[in-house]
Amino acid sequence: MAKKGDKTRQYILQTAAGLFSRKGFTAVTMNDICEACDLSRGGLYRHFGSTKEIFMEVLEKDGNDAGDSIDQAIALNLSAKKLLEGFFQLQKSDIAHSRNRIEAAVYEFSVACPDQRDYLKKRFHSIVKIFEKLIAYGQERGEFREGDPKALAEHIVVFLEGLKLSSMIMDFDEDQLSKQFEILSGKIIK
Amino acid sequence: MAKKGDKTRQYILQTAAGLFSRKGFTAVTMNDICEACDLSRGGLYRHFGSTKEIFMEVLEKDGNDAGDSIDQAIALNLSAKKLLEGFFQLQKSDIAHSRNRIEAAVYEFSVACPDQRDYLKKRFHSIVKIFEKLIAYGQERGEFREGDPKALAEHIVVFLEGLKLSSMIMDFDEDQLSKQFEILSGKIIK
Amino acid sequence: MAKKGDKTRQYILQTAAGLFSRKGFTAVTMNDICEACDLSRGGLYRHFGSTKEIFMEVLEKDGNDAGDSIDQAIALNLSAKKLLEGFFQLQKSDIAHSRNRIEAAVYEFSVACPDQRDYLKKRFHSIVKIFEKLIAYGQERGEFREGDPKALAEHIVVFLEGLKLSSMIMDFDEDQLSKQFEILSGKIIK
Amino acid sequence: MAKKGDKTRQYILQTAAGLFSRKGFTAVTMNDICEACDLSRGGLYRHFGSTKEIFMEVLEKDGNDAGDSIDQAIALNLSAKKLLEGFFQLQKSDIAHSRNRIEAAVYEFSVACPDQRDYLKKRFHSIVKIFEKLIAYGQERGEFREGDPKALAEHIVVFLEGLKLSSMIMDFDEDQLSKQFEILSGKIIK
DNA sequence: AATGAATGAGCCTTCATTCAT
DNA sequence: TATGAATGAAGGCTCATTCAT
Repeated sequence: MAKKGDKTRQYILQTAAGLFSRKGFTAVTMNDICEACDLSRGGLYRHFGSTKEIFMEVLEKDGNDAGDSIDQAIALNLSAKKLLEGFFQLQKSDIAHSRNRIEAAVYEFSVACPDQRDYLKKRFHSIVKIFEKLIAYGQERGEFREGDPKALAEHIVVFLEGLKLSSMIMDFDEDQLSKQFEILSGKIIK
Repeated sequence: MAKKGDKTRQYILQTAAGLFSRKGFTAVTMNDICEACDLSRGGLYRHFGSTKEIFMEVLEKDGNDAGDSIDQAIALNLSAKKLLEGFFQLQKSDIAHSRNRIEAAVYEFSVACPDQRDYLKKRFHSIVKIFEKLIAYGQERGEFREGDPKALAEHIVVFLEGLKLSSMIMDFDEDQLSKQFEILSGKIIK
Repeated sequence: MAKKGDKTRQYILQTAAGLFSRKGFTAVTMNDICEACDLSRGGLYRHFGSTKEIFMEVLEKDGNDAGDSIDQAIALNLSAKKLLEGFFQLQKSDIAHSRNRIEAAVYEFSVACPDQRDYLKKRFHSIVKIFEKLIAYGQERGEFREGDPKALAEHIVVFLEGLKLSSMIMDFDEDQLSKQFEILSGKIIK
Repeated sequence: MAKKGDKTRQYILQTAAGLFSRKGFTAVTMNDICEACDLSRGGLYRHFGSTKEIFMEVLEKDGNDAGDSIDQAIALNLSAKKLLEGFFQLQKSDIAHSRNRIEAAVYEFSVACPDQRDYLKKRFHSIVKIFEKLIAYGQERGEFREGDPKALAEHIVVFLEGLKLSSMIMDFDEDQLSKQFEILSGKIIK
């Protein structure tokens, strides 16, 4: 039985996620979130004590989405190549349409709340782990080039991070993005 | 003929650069800079009107350093491979020692001051241009693999951006960094 | 016939009394009382509308305890000297063990709610009255020195007030307290 | 050379002292002080960071006044009796005219800022010390009754504390106050 | 050029209080 | 009766910015 407070909570998280994506971490104030949610100050504080708290829950929610699909695909013995290409396609689309732009906020957050860096580190690791698994799987199937799976996974994650952030400034067009993903794929897929 | 005001100005820029690297853009206040420079509010305002102004000059200074050396190297007909590897070595060292960490601040700045995004775009372009020139030069000399020089240059810049930012969270060790640069080099150098 | 609401009411008063003793009047919020009583906001407001209301009831309860015993003692023709010394003994014990420290809160309350000063005045008077009766009784029995009973009663009350308050800062030891009560007794008991 | 800031500082302390006397410690906000001083928030914060800070400086100033005169009087071999009676006269006047009513605030402060209790303890001790010296002096001159000077000094201080606080509620008239001081004197002066 | 006093706006946070359930 | 969500006001604090000196 979902109570009313729970709905408000989810609504706040969702609305705040949008704000963080657009304005980064530091620039978003509790006030901004109040207004965006059409909630009074006290009402917001009923649920969250700080932007830091909200941001961390947003990250949490955000992180829980990926990963599972890879496991499923491996279980179904699907093509690693198609899997990776499909994922890149999604990323390309996100970047081209300025979706999921919370990455920059993460770096701000890491500077603003150094005490939470361990959490971010863990988050980074878990994302790398997912790619590592995929790459090992692709190498087993003979679809991917040889190479240290962990290093390659890190390479992908680091590059995507860079691409997401650069795109905040650069407005890459479809063609540019495609070329970038081609170069990246070239290092992995045979 | 350097006046006293100019010396103060340079001192402010240098001190502020350190602050931005450590605390990001938004978190640095005029007050912080005053204290770090041991200057009164009025004294600082005589030279700069806002953190935005200071940040942009810091970027300006930062950007003017590279580029020239490439031109010189090309003029001297030096090895493109050695040049690129030397540059990567420098970057690796910077990252390993947490130097020049102003990248995250740049993204904050791009969100905080959207009116200056054109400037950042130009800055990005000019950095890409430098690598483009180097890659074309390396391809001419037969040291580098074939491929669209602009896309490859962008790839390098984007990846470096990602690596600098990720390293804020991840504390990569020497070995990890070396592997990453190897993978990157693999697509460029024969 | 005690209803359930009455029990809650008494529990709130008792818990709040402890809070006021420890934190003073102003610093105690309805929230504090809610938490201390493990009650929701709405639940508390059903019983009391403000800390002021609660505080006044606490005072009321606190004041109703003394007095009666004096009347009884006089009726039984007991020794006034023993009565006074016994009372002082109790006070000394309270002070030494930091019990009943609501005095400071009373002064805060008198400033915070000037409209209730009449009530406090009446309370003070009624306490004085008790001592006045005791002193007159002791003088009649020839156990106490001569002197204006009202002034002597006020002296006792004022001094005790001072001692309770000073002890909040001073941590008097048993010996110090004994000496103080001796000096006080010296002016009353023969 | 007294700068402008210094004058403001003194003005704030003086104005705040009045507020604390009238409203106690907790009830006085930085806002109140701003308004009373006709100063902006930022302007006040330029000089003091909290009401706690201001209150402590007020106490400091307040405490520095007494004491010296006693030493001088002793040096001049004046009458201890006259000295004490003169002091009591002053206190009586202060109380009758509701002057120097910062005592209640002190107890609030001791509850609100337990970390500063040591300071208050020291303050109490130093006041006791002054009376101790005076009493010993009076006993030497044969003007005062025998008795432990320290205990008698504490008795005076404790009683005065009680009288000042009680008078906040009771509005003692001249006659009542005189009687109280007579009783107190009776324990000390022959 | 430089100082530091002062302003006013804005954010953070907490509280008393109300209200639908 | 009791719960807990929500409001709005108020206080604490900091900041960019201006200004007299």
